Amino acid sequence: MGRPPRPLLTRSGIMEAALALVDEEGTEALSTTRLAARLGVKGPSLYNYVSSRAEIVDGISELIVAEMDLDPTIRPWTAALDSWARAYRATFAAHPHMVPLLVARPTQSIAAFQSYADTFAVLREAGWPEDRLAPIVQCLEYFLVGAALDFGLPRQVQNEGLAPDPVRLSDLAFETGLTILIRGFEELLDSLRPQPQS
Amino acid sequence: MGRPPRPLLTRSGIMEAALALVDEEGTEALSTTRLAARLGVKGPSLYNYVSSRAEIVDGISELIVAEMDLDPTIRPWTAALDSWARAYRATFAAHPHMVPLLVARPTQSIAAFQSYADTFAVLREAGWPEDRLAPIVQCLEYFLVGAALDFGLPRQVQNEGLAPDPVRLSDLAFETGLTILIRGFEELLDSLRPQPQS
DNA sequence: TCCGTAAAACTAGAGTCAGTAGTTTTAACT
DNA sequence: AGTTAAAACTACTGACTCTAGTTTTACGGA
Repeated sequence: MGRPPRPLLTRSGIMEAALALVDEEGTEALSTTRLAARLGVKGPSLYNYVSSRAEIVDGISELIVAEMDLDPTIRPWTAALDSWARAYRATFAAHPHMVPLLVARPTQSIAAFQSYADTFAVLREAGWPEDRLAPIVQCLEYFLVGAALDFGLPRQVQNEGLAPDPVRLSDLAFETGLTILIRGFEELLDSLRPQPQS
Repeated sequence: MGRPPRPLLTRSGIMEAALALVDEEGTEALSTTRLAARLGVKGPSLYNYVSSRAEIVDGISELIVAEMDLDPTIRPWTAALDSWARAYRATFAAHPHMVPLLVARPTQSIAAFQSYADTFAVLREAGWPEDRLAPIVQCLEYFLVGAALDFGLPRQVQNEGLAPDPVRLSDLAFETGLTILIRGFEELLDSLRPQPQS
Protein backbone atom coordinates (compact mmCIF):
# COMPACT_ATOMS: atom_id res chain seq x y z
CA MET A 1 0.00 0.00 0.00
CA GLY A 2 2.82 2.45 0.69
CA ARG A 3 2.59 5.92 2.06
CA PRO A 4 -0.83 7.44 1.36
CA PRO A 5 -1.26 10.99 -0.04
CA ARG A 6 -2.53 12.03 3.31
CA PRO A 7 -2.06 10.08 6.54
CA LEU A 8 -4.99 7.83 7.32
CA LEU A 9 -4.49 8.22 11.04
CA THR A 10 -3.92 10.87 13.64
CA ARG A 11 -3.22 10.41 17.28
CA SER A 12 -6.39 12.12 18.36
CA GLY A 13 -8.41 10.26 15.78
CA ILE A 14 -7.18 7.02 17.27
CA MET A 15 -8.18 8.10 20.76
CA GLU A 16 -11.63 9.17 19.64
CA ALA A 17 -12.23 5.97 17.76
CA ALA A 18 -11.05 4.02 20.76
CA LEU A 19 -13.50 5.81 23.03
CA ALA A 20 -16.34 5.21 20.61
CA LEU A 21 -15.40 1.57 20.37
CA VAL A 22 -15.38 1.09 24.12
CA ASP A 23 -18.63 2.98 24.54
CA GLU A 24 -20.31 0.81 21.95
CA GLU A 25 -18.85 -2.59 22.63
CA GLY A 26 -17.12 -2.51 26.00
CA THR A 27 -13.53 -2.79 27.09
CA GLU A 28 -13.13 -6.26 25.69
CA ALA A 29 -13.53 -4.87 22.20
CA LEU A 30 -10.58 -2.54 22.65
CA SER A 31 -7.92 -4.50 20.81
CA THR A 32 -5.44 -2.98 18.42
CA THR A 33 -6.78 -5.23 15.71
CA ARG A 34 -10.39 -4.15 16.07
CA LEU A 35 -9.55 -0.53 16.63
CA ALA A 36 -7.42 -0.51 13.52
CA ALA A 37 -10.19 -2.18 11.53
CA ARG A 38 -12.60 0.56 12.58
CA LEU A 39 -10.10 3.09 11.31
CA GLY A 40 -9.68 1.30 7.99
CA VAL A 41 -6.17 0.19 8.72
CA LYS A 42 -4.19 -2.83 9.90
CA GLY A 43 -3.22 -3.32 13.53
CA PRO A 44 0.45 -2.42 13.59
CA SER A 45 -0.12 0.92 11.87
CA LEU A 46 -1.35 2.29 15.17
CA TYR A 47 2.17 2.01 16.52
CA ASN A 48 3.23 4.88 14.33
CA TYR A 49 1.20 7.10 16.64
CA VAL A 50 1.10 5.42 20.03
CA SER A 51 3.64 3.24 21.70
CA SER A 52 1.38 0.83 23.54
CA ARG A 53 -2.16 -0.16 24.20
CA ALA A 54 -1.89 1.38 27.66
CA GLU A 55 -1.22 4.73 26.04
CA ILE A 56 -4.52 4.43 24.21
CA VAL A 57 -6.33 3.79 27.46
CA ASP A 58 -4.67 6.87 28.92
CA GLY A 59 -5.75 8.84 25.89
CA ILE A 60 -9.34 7.78 26.36
CA SER A 61 -9.17 8.80 30.00
CA GLU A 62 -7.99 12.23 29.03
CA LEU A 63 -10.81 12.62 26.55
CA ILE A 64 -13.31 11.80 29.24
CA VAL A 65 -11.76 14.10 31.81
CA ALA A 66 -11.82 16.87 29.22
CA GLU A 67 -15.51 16.22 28.73
CA MET A 68 -16.40 17.22 32.27
CA ASP A 69 -17.51 20.76 31.96
CA LEU A 70 -16.63 22.45 35.15
CA ASP A 71 -17.48 26.02 35.92
CA PRO A 72 -14.75 27.48 38.13
CA THR A 73 -16.82 30.59 38.87
CA ILE A 74 -19.52 28.91 40.90
CA ARG A 75 -19.83 30.17 44.45
CA PRO A 76 -20.21 29.56 47.29
CA TRP A 77 -17.79 26.71 47.70
CA THR A 78 -20.54 24.30 48.71
CA ALA A 79 -22.28 24.87 45.39
CA ALA A 80 -18.97 24.48 43.60
CA LEU A 81 -18.40 21.07 45.19
CA ASP A 82 -21.96 20.04 44.49
CA SER A 83 -21.62 21.01 40.86
CA TRP A 84 -18.25 19.29 40.56
CA ALA A 85 -19.71 16.12 42.03
CA ARG A 86 -22.63 16.07 39.64
CA ALA A 87 -20.46 16.73 36.61
CA TYR A 88 -18.15 13.95 37.72
CA ARG A 89 -20.98 11.49 38.08
CA ALA A 90 -22.68 12.48 34.83
CA THR A 91 -19.49 12.18 32.83
CA PHE A 92 -18.73 8.73 34.15
CA ALA A 93 -22.33 7.70 33.62
CA ALA A 94 -21.97 8.64 29.96
CA HIS A 95 -19.18 6.10 29.57
CA PRO A 96 -20.07 3.21 31.81
CA HIS A 97 -17.80 0.73 30.09
CA MET A 98 -14.81 2.94 30.74
CA VAL A 99 -15.31 3.40 34.47
CA PRO A 100 -13.30 0.37 35.58
CA LEU A 101 -10.39 1.50 33.45
CA LEU A 102 -10.69 5.09 34.61
CA VAL A 103 -10.57 4.32 38.28
CA ALA A 104 -7.77 1.80 38.01
CA ARG A 105 -5.29 4.66 38.18
CA PRO A 106 -5.47 8.43 38.54
CA THR A 107 -5.47 10.40 35.34
CA GLN A 108 -2.34 12.49 35.14
CA SER A 109 -3.56 14.93 32.53
CA ILE A 110 -3.16 18.67 32.58
CA ALA A 111 -6.93 19.06 32.56
CA ALA A 112 -7.27 16.95 35.69
CA PHE A 113 -4.59 18.98 37.42
CA GLN A 114 -6.31 22.19 36.44
CA SER A 115 -9.62 21.10 37.84
CA TYR A 116 -8.01 20.21 41.16
CA ALA A 117 -6.27 23.54 41.23
CA ASP A 118 -9.57 25.32 40.59
CA THR A 119 -11.31 23.39 43.32
CA PHE A 120 -8.52 24.09 45.76
CA ALA A 121 -8.71 27.77 44.93
CA VAL A 122 -12.42 27.96 45.68
CA LEU A 123 -11.94 26.27 49.02
CA ARG A 124 -8.98 28.43 49.94
CA GLU A 125 -10.94 31.53 49.12
CA ALA A 126 -13.69 30.33 51.44
CA GLY A 127 -11.30 30.21 54.34
CA TRP A 128 -10.29 26.57 54.43
CA PRO A 129 -6.83 26.10 55.89
CA GLU A 130 -4.20 24.87 53.48
CA ASP A 131 -3.73 21.48 55.10
CA ARG A 132 -7.38 20.59 54.79
CA LEU A 133 -7.76 21.15 51.06
CA ALA A 134 -6.40 17.85 49.82
CA PRO A 135 -8.13 15.68 52.43
CA ILE A 136 -11.50 17.28 51.74
CA VAL A 137 -11.24 16.92 48.00
CA GLN A 138 -9.86 13.42 48.20
CA CYS A 139 -12.60 12.40 50.57
CA LEU A 140 -15.31 13.63 48.24
CA GLU A 141 -13.59 11.95 45.36
CA TYR A 142 -13.60 8.63 47.17
CA PHE A 143 -17.34 8.88 47.28
CA LEU A 144 -17.58 9.91 43.64
CA VAL A 145 -15.38 7.09 42.43
CA GLY A 146 -17.49 4.60 44.30
CA ALA A 147 -20.67 6.12 42.97
CA ALA A 148 -19.27 6.03 39.44
CA LEU A 149 -18.54 2.36 39.75
CA ASP A 150 -21.97 1.99 41.27
CA PHE A 151 -20.86 -1.20 42.83
CA GLY A 152 -24.27 -2.79 43.13
CA LEU A 153 -25.46 -4.69 46.13
CA PRO A 154 -25.42 -8.45 45.60
CA ARG A 155 -28.29 -9.66 43.49
CA GLN A 156 -29.59 -11.69 46.36
CA VAL A 157 -30.09 -8.59 48.47
CA GLN A 158 -32.26 -7.16 45.76
CA ASN A 159 -34.13 -10.41 45.24
CA GLU A 160 -35.04 -10.43 48.89
CA GLY A 161 -36.80 -7.19 48.26
CA LEU A 162 -34.45 -5.42 50.57
CA ALA A 163 -33.58 -2.79 47.99
CA PRO A 164 -35.58 -0.59 45.61
CA ASP A 165 -34.90 -0.86 41.91
CA PRO A 166 -31.26 -0.32 40.98
CA VAL A 167 -31.52 3.08 39.30
CA ARG A 168 -33.58 4.54 42.09
CA LEU A 169 -31.22 3.09 44.67
CA SER A 170 -28.17 4.57 42.96
CA ASP A 171 -29.77 8.00 42.82
CA LEU A 172 -30.87 7.85 46.42
CA ALA A 173 -27.51 6.69 47.64
CA PHE A 174 -25.75 9.40 45.66
CA GLU A 175 -28.01 12.21 46.84
CA THR A 176 -27.90 11.03 50.41
CA GLY A 177 -24.14 10.83 50.47
CA LEU A 178 -23.47 14.04 48.65
CA THR A 179 -25.80 16.02 50.89
CA ILE A 180 -24.30 14.57 54.01
CA LEU A 181 -20.72 15.12 52.91
CA ILE A 182 -21.16 18.72 51.88
CA ARG A 183 -23.16 19.50 54.98
CA GLY A 184 -20.45 17.82 57.03
CA PHE A 185 -17.77 19.88 55.33
CA GLU A 186 -19.67 23.03 56.23
CA GLU A 187 -19.81 22.06 59.87
CA LEU A 188 -16.16 21.14 59.84
CA LEU A 189 -15.24 24.54 58.43
CA ASP A 190 -17.36 26.27 61.07
CA SER A 191 -15.60 24.34 63.78
CA LEU A 192 -12.25 25.42 62.41
CA ARG A 193 -13.13 29.10 62.36
CA PRO A 194 -11.77 31.25 65.19
CA GLN A 195 -14.38 31.34 67.91
CA PRO A 196 -16.08 34.71 68.11
CA GLN A 197 -15.76 35.82 71.70
CA SER A 198 -19.26 36.24 73.01
CA MET B 1 2.33 -38.52 33.47
CA GLY B 2 -1.09 -40.06 33.96
CA ARG B 3 -3.29 -39.93 36.98
CA PRO B 4 -1.27 -39.27 40.11
CA PRO B 5 -1.74 -41.30 43.34
CA ARG B 6 -3.30 -38.26 44.89
CA PRO B 7 -4.63 -35.24 42.98
CA LEU B 8 -2.06 -32.49 42.66
CA LEU B 9 -4.74 -29.83 42.69
CA THR B 10 -7.82 -28.82 44.60
CA ARG B 11 -10.21 -26.06 43.80
CA SER B 12 -9.44 -24.17 46.96
CA GLY B 13 -5.73 -24.70 46.50
CA ILE B 14 -6.01 -23.07 43.11
CA MET B 15 -7.82 -20.06 44.54
CA GLU B 16 -5.30 -19.65 47.33
CA ALA B 17 -2.36 -19.87 44.97
CA ALA B 18 -4.05 -17.39 42.66
CA LEU B 19 -4.49 -14.91 45.49
CA ALA B 20 -0.89 -15.32 46.55
CA LEU B 21 0.24 -14.84 42.96
CA VAL B 22 -1.74 -11.63 42.56
CA ASP B 23 -0.60 -10.30 45.91
CA GLU B 24 3.01 -10.92 45.00
CA GLU B 25 3.12 -10.01 41.35
CA GLY B 26 -0.03 -8.13 40.46
CA THR B 27 -3.00 -8.89 38.29
CA GLU B 28 -0.94 -9.17 35.15
CA ALA B 29 0.75 -12.25 36.53
CA LEU B 30 -2.56 -14.04 36.91
CA SER B 31 -2.46 -16.24 33.84
CA THR B 32 -3.44 -19.88 33.77
CA THR B 33 0.05 -20.74 32.61
CA ARG B 34 1.84 -19.01 35.46
CA LEU B 35 -0.66 -20.06 38.06
CA ALA B 36 -0.32 -23.67 36.94
CA ALA B 37 3.46 -23.40 37.04
CA ARG B 38 3.29 -22.20 40.63
CA LEU B 39 1.20 -25.25 41.42
CA GLY B 40 3.65 -27.60 39.73
CA VAL B 41 1.33 -28.41 36.89
CA LYS B 42 0.60 -27.49 33.27
CA GLY B 43 -1.95 -24.85 32.30
CA PRO B 44 -4.89 -26.87 31.06
CA SER B 45 -4.97 -29.03 34.19
CA LEU B 46 -6.66 -26.16 35.98
CA TYR B 47 -9.71 -26.69 33.82
CA ASN B 48 -10.44 -29.89 35.67
CA TYR B 49 -11.39 -27.69 38.61
CA VAL B 50 -12.54 -24.36 37.23
CA SER B 51 -14.25 -23.54 34.01
CA SER B 52 -12.71 -20.18 33.21
CA ARG B 53 -10.25 -17.59 34.32
CA ALA B 54 -13.15 -15.41 35.47
CA GLU B 55 -14.14 -18.11 37.90
CA ILE B 56 -10.70 -17.90 39.44
CA VAL B 57 -11.07 -14.18 39.90
CA ASP B 58 -14.41 -14.76 41.57
CA GLY B 59 -12.80 -17.32 43.81
CA ILE B 60 -10.15 -14.86 44.88
CA SER B 61 -12.83 -12.28 45.62
CA GLU B 62 -14.62 -14.72 47.85
CA LEU B 63 -11.45 -15.48 49.72
CA ILE B 64 -10.93 -11.82 50.39
CA VAL B 65 -14.51 -11.20 51.43
CA ALA B 66 -14.23 -14.15 53.78
CA GLU B 67 -11.18 -12.53 55.28
CA MET B 68 -13.08 -9.52 56.57
CA ASP B 69 -13.84 -10.33 60.13
CA LEU B 70 -17.06 -8.67 60.99
CA ASP B 71 -18.63 -8.73 64.38
CA PRO B 72 -22.42 -8.63 64.02
CA THR B 73 -22.90 -8.02 67.73
CA ILE B 74 -21.46 -4.54 67.83
CA ARG B 75 -23.86 -1.85 68.99
CA PRO B 76 -24.92 0.85 68.66
CA TRP B 77 -25.45 0.93 64.93
CA THR B 78 -23.03 3.81 64.45
CA ALA B 79 -20.24 1.73 65.96
CA ALA B 80 -21.28 -1.20 63.79
CA LEU B 81 -20.96 0.89 60.64
CA ASP B 82 -17.67 2.31 61.79
CA SER B 83 -16.29 -1.13 62.47
CA TRP B 84 -17.59 -2.46 59.17
CA ALA B 85 -15.95 0.41 57.33
CA ARG B 86 -12.59 -0.14 58.97
CA ALA B 87 -12.65 -3.86 58.35
CA TYR B 88 -13.53 -3.20 54.73
CA ARG B 89 -10.66 -0.79 54.28
CA ALA B 90 -8.14 -2.94 56.10
CA THR B 91 -9.01 -6.02 54.09
CA PHE B 92 -8.68 -4.25 50.78
CA ALA B 93 -5.46 -2.63 51.91
CA ALA B 94 -4.04 -6.08 52.52
CA HIS B 95 -4.54 -6.94 48.85
CA PRO B 96 -3.91 -3.77 46.93
CA HIS B 97 -3.36 -5.49 43.60
CA MET B 98 -6.76 -7.11 43.78
CA VAL B 99 -8.77 -3.97 44.44
CA PRO B 100 -9.41 -3.06 40.81
CA LEU B 101 -10.68 -6.56 40.15
CA LEU B 102 -12.77 -6.61 43.30
CA VAL B 103 -14.59 -3.42 42.59
CA ALA B 104 -15.19 -4.13 38.96
CA ARG B 105 -18.26 -6.12 39.91
CA PRO B 106 -20.08 -6.89 43.14
CA THR B 107 -19.14 -10.13 44.80
CA GLN B 108 -22.11 -12.44 44.78
CA SER B 109 -20.92 -14.75 47.50
CA ILE B 110 -22.96 -16.06 50.38
CA ALA B 111 -20.59 -14.39 52.80
CA ALA B 112 -21.15 -11.00 51.21
CA PHE B 113 -24.89 -11.47 51.34
CA GLN B 114 -24.69 -12.43 54.96
CA SER B 115 -22.74 -9.35 55.88
CA TYR B 116 -25.28 -7.10 54.19
CA ALA B 117 -28.07 -8.90 55.95
CA ASP B 118 -26.33 -8.41 59.29
CA THR B 119 -25.79 -4.74 58.63
CA PHE B 120 -29.39 -4.27 57.59
CA ALA B 121 -30.51 -6.00 60.76
CA VAL B 122 -28.53 -3.68 62.98
CA LEU B 123 -29.96 -0.63 61.25
CA ARG B 124 -33.49 -1.96 61.36
CA GLU B 125 -33.16 -2.65 65.04
CA ALA B 126 -32.07 0.94 65.56
CA GLY B 127 -35.26 2.23 64.06
CA TRP B 128 -34.27 2.94 60.47
CA PRO B 129 -37.22 2.65 58.12
CA GLU B 130 -37.05 -0.21 55.66
CA ASP B 131 -36.69 1.95 52.56
CA ARG B 132 -33.61 3.70 53.89
CA LEU B 133 -31.53 0.65 54.62
CA ALA B 134 -30.19 0.00 51.14
CA PRO B 135 -29.46 3.65 50.30
CA ILE B 136 -27.55 4.19 53.51
CA VAL B 137 -25.45 1.08 53.14
CA GLN B 138 -24.85 1.68 49.45
CA CYS B 139 -23.85 5.25 50.12
CA LEU B 140 -21.29 4.23 52.71
CA GLU B 141 -20.02 1.55 50.39
CA TYR B 142 -19.47 4.08 47.62
CA PHE B 143 -17.12 5.86 49.94
CA LEU B 144 -15.40 2.66 50.97
CA VAL B 145 -14.90 1.49 47.42
CA GLY B 146 -13.33 4.79 46.52
CA ALA B 147 -11.14 4.72 49.59
CA ALA B 148 -10.07 1.17 48.80
CA LEU B 149 -9.00 2.20 45.32
CA ASP B 150 -7.35 5.18 46.95
CA PHE B 151 -7.48 6.91 43.66
CA GLY B 152 -4.61 9.27 44.30
CA LEU B 153 -4.54 12.90 43.35
CA PRO B 154 -2.47 13.59 40.25
CA ARG B 155 1.22 13.54 40.93
CA GLN B 156 1.49 17.16 39.93
CA VAL B 157 -0.85 18.19 42.72
CA GLN B 158 1.49 16.53 45.17
CA ASN B 159 4.58 17.94 43.53
CA GLU B 160 3.20 21.41 43.95
CA GLY B 161 3.16 20.75 47.64
CA LEU B 162 -0.58 21.02 47.74
CA ALA B 163 -0.97 17.69 49.44
CA PRO B 164 0.65 16.00 52.42
CA ASP B 165 2.40 12.71 51.87
CA PRO B 166 0.21 10.05 50.29
CA VAL B 167 -0.27 7.76 53.26
CA ARG B 168 -1.15 10.57 55.58
CA LEU B 169 -3.51 12.05 53.01
CA SER B 170 -5.32 8.76 52.55
CA ASP B 171 -5.78 8.33 56.26
CA LEU B 172 -6.98 11.87 56.73
CA ALA B 173 -9.42 11.64 53.86
CA PHE B 174 -10.76 8.35 55.13
CA GLU B 175 -11.22 9.52 58.72
CA THR B 176 -12.77 12.78 57.63
CA GLY B 177 -15.26 11.12 55.33
CA LEU B 178 -16.19 8.30 57.64
CA THR B 179 -16.79 10.63 60.54
CA ILE B 180 -18.92 12.96 58.46
CA LEU B 181 -20.96 10.17 56.91
CA ILE B 182 -21.78 8.42 60.14
CA ARG B 183 -22.54 11.69 61.88
CA GLY B 184 -24.75 12.60 58.92
CA PHE B 185 -26.56 9.32 59.15
CA GLU B 186 -27.26 9.98 62.78
CA GLU B 187 -28.78 13.35 62.02
CA LEU B 188 -30.80 11.87 59.22
CA LEU B 189 -32.22 9.24 61.51
CA ASP B 190 -33.09 11.87 64.11
CA SER B 191 -34.90 13.88 61.48
CA LEU B 192 -36.92 10.83 60.51
CA ARG B 193 -38.03 10.11 64.05
CA PRO B 194 -41.54 11.12 65.01
CA GLN B 195 -41.35 14.60 66.50
CA PRO B 196 -41.94 14.58 70.23
CA GLN B 197 -44.69 17.11 70.84
CA SER B 198 -43.19 19.78 72.99
C1' DT C 1 13.41 17.18 -13.04
C1' DC C 2 15.67 13.94 -10.59
C1' DC C 3 17.17 11.94 -6.32
C1' DG C 4 17.58 10.94 -1.54
C1' DT C 5 15.21 10.75 2.73
C1' DA C 6 11.86 9.49 5.57
C1' DA C 7 6.82 9.03 6.36
C1' DA C 8 3.23 5.85 6.67
C1' DA C 9 1.26 2.23 5.42
C1' DC C 10 2.10 -2.79 4.99
C1' DT C 11 3.38 -8.26 5.81
C1' DA C 12 5.37 -11.65 8.59
C1' DG C 13 6.14 -13.43 12.77
C1' DA C 14 7.49 -13.99 17.85
C1' DG C 15 5.69 -14.68 22.20
C1' DT C 16 1.79 -14.81 25.36
C1' DC C 17 -2.76 -15.83 26.55
C1' DA C 18 -7.49 -18.57 27.32
C1' DG C 19 -9.52 -22.42 26.27
C1' DT C 20 -10.60 -27.17 23.61
C1' DA C 21 -9.84 -31.91 22.13
C1' DG C 22 -8.12 -35.89 22.65
C1' DT C 23 -4.45 -38.97 24.79
C1' DT C 24 -2.15 -41.49 28.47
C1' DT C 25 -1.56 -43.36 32.70
C1' DT C 26 -3.42 -45.25 36.70
C1' DA C 27 -6.48 -45.28 40.75
C1' DA C 28 -10.64 -47.25 42.35
C1' DC C 29 -14.50 -50.02 42.09
C1' DT C 30 -16.91 -54.23 40.77
C1' DA D 1 -8.91 -59.13 36.60
C1' DG D 2 -11.22 -56.02 33.96
C1' DT D 3 -13.83 -51.79 33.39
C1' DT D 4 -14.45 -47.13 34.25
C1' DA D 5 -13.29 -42.73 34.94
C1' DA D 6 -10.14 -39.42 37.26
C1' DA D 7 -6.43 -36.43 36.57
C1' DA D 8 -2.75 -35.38 34.61
C1' DC D 9 -0.77 -34.58 29.97
C1' DT D 10 0.33 -32.90 24.71
C1' DA D 11 -1.02 -30.50 20.85
C1' DC D 12 -3.51 -27.11 18.95
C1' DT D 13 -6.69 -22.95 17.72
C1' DG D 14 -7.57 -18.38 17.53
C1' DA D 15 -6.85 -14.01 19.69
C1' DC D 16 -3.93 -10.85 21.41
C1' DT D 17 0.32 -7.10 21.76
C1' DC D 18 4.10 -5.66 19.80
C1' DT D 19 8.63 -5.88 16.78
C1' DA D 20 11.22 -6.10 12.55
C1' DG D 21 11.69 -5.30 8.30
C1' DT D 22 9.51 -4.22 3.65
C1' DT D 23 7.13 -1.43 0.21
C1' DT D 24 5.36 2.44 -1.72
C1' DT D 25 5.33 7.24 -2.19
C1' DA D 26 5.26 12.06 -0.63
C1' DC D 27 8.30 15.80 0.06
C1' DG D 28 12.35 18.81 -0.06
C1' DG D 29 16.64 20.14 -2.11
C1' DA D 30 20.03 20.21 -6.08
